[in-house]
Amino acid sequence: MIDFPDLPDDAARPQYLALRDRIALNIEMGRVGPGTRLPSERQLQSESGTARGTIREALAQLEAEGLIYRRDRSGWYVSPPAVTYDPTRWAGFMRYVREQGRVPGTETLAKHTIPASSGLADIFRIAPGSPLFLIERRRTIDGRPVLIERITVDPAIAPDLLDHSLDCSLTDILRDHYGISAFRNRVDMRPCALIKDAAERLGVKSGTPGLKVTRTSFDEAGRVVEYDREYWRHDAIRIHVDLSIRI
Amino acid sequence: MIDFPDLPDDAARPQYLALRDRIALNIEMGRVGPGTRLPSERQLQSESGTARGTIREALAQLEAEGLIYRRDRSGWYVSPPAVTYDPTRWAGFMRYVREQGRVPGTETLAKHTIPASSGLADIFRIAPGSPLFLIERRRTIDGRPVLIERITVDPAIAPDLLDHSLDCSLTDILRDHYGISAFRNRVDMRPCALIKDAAERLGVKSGTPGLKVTRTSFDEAGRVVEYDREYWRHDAIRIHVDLSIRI
DNA sequence: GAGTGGTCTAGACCACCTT
DNA sequence: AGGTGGTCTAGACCACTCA
Repeated sequence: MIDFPDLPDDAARPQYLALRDRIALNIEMGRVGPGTRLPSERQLQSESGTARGTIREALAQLEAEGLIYRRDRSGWYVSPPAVTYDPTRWAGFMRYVREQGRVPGTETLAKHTIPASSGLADIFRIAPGSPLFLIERRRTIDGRPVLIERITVDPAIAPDLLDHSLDCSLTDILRDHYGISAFRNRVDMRPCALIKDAAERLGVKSGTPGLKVTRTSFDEAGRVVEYDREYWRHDAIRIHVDLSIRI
Repeated sequence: MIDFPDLPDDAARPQYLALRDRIALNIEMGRVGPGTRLPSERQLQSESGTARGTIREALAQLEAEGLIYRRDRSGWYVSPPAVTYDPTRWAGFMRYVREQGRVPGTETLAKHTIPASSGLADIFRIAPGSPLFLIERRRTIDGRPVLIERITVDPAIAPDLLDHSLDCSLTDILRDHYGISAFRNRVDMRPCALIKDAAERLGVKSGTPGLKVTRTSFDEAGRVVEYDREYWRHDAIRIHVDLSIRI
């Protein structure tokens, strides 16, 4: 399994970083592939002779780097590669994940009709308290949950939307059943921590670093078609944008 | 003595998350502003009666969320707001930070001429071993270091570049002295951990979450003008992109 | 039921920042 | 010089997963 080569160790270097390096090396050299389980913390403890807290510090480090991830009370695993998301392309999740040779999945966790909060009312330019559809979904890549999203749609634009099966591309449903497609997209991304609901539903420990992506889609008339807040595992996504000066 | 039975929810909630909530509340309610120092760990320890490890777990959580940050062996501080970076706009760091009412700063840490590695040679489409300029800079907002960058430039395009003072906008130098400006930009972003050099130079603990931004600028002829790797503090940046269908 | 990670305690010593 | 966070130890019990 994991091999512990002797590295030129600086006496000044904390033990947990030395351990990190040893494990990282095993992963980077391809000795252990994505999905492989690491030895248990107590096993590493007895192999390396350090306290469990120190082991956990090293593992947390590798997790922050995206090299490994944990499955609650199951173990630590080598991370699969991230998918690339390009906000300038208009492909939905299902499509761009598939294009990258991975298997996308979608689960609808909940769908409600809610009264618009003042914030949402502002975004949709409707009166506060007006009804809005709220859809919560979990999306997976190769079976591993990678993001939780909360989509808000104005019922005035897509009546009876909640009657459709939402376990597939919402973009497709809006286009095929309602003739709606996005003309303008506003995307906001920022590093965050996954906490509370999002952490629980992704099966990660609260406080795991993540990426919050907020998308607002407008149609040609400037109406908000879809307002989407996505909470990504930080190790599952990378963003790529290619831009030329507009002629 | 009145005993309050633990509600199921409270019982399930770890102490460190409860402490997190108390501190977070103070920050969100604006009782403590950006830059304020929190009480020391040992002070929090005696106030709350929990072990120091538990206190540190709560603080690490808040750090991951970007609400607080640490200054090595000095203390924990409330984070200032993040700046917004828009890759579709062509403004340099100095400009967009200033536009957001903050004070940008740049320090040149090192400048070298290096032989192109095979990776860099590929990017610049030059022979491996050809000379390249490598510039390392640290950039600050309101005096706080927020990113480290490693810029690579082909000397063939900008001879004697290293003789200029690089403590300002490189974009400006390239335009004003060499008549070079970017025509196409390729931007890649992904969550990462700040380790080794980058962590040290930003003064953060190794393993702090960060954002790696890679920018490749091309001129009209398709030549690579600038290849830039930026390592950001995760709590200092957010990305905003606004896109319309190209007509 | 055995093993896993999750949480927590109560210490200790160190390097470094601050004054 | 005193206080701070950084690192580390050696335990403990729990909730949960997995076979």
